[in-house]
Amino acid sequence: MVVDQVSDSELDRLFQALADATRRDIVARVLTGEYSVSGLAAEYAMSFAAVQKHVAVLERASLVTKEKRGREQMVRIHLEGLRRARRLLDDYEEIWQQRVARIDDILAEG
Amino acid sequence: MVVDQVSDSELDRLFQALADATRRDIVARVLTGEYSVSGLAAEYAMSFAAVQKHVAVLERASLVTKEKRGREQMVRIHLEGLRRARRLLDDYEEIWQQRVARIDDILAEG
DNA sequence: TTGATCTACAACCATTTGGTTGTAGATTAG
DNA sequence: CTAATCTACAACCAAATGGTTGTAGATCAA
Repeated sequence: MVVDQVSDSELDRLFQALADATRRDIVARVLTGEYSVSGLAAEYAMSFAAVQKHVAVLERASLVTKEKRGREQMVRIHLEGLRRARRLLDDYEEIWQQRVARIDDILAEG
Repeated sequence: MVVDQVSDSELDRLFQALADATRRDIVARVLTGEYSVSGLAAEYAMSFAAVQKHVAVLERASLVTKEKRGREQMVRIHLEGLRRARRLLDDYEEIWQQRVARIDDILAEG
């Protein structure tokens, strides 16, 4: 079946992390701008602690990293995770294409 | 921020569905072969009902469809969902590339 | 018809998830 | 030094998740 370069639990954490609109929004923000955890927290109608948890989920999924700067914790993108998730979906689509091609071949033969 | 062609809850369900190794395996199987729900259930060390639930999750996420054939329920891939998830990650990477390009420009100017 | 197979779905349970509040430690500003 | 800011983390809670067993309805095979 190949498809899996990466461990199951790693992908679990990755897709799990992306399965929340707030977290996807954090990823989108961090992709373009520079944000501290409290900077992010200011953007959402939830507590600082809640946002802190979301960032922690993204961190465990290797989608972001944190870097201490003074008393702030800057949140930066960690593209690796994004690429891994995308790669799996690419693989899926490739498998699909191959299957379609194979069926075409069979039809051409018959 | 653009990024979202699709509703938040739709993406929630999509990534949520992909955040489980059994369900990813079901997707991979269904991409290449033909499986009924019980055919899938035979592949995993869990109850039929559990697999049934996994298929239901994939169905709600528009990753598979079911088609009744006799007393069996055939599970087929529904590529739409896969493509949607991939598209979002593509958009993310594009945003990242644009940001890198912009920084390069600034450095070139300075 | 009868029995086996496949499915649907409810009820239940333990764990995880996404939120809260509260407390305490660093760091910065005045 | 003192006060404000930013973070970390614990404790708690309701709801969702991933599993189970059990029951019942269709469909097929003999």
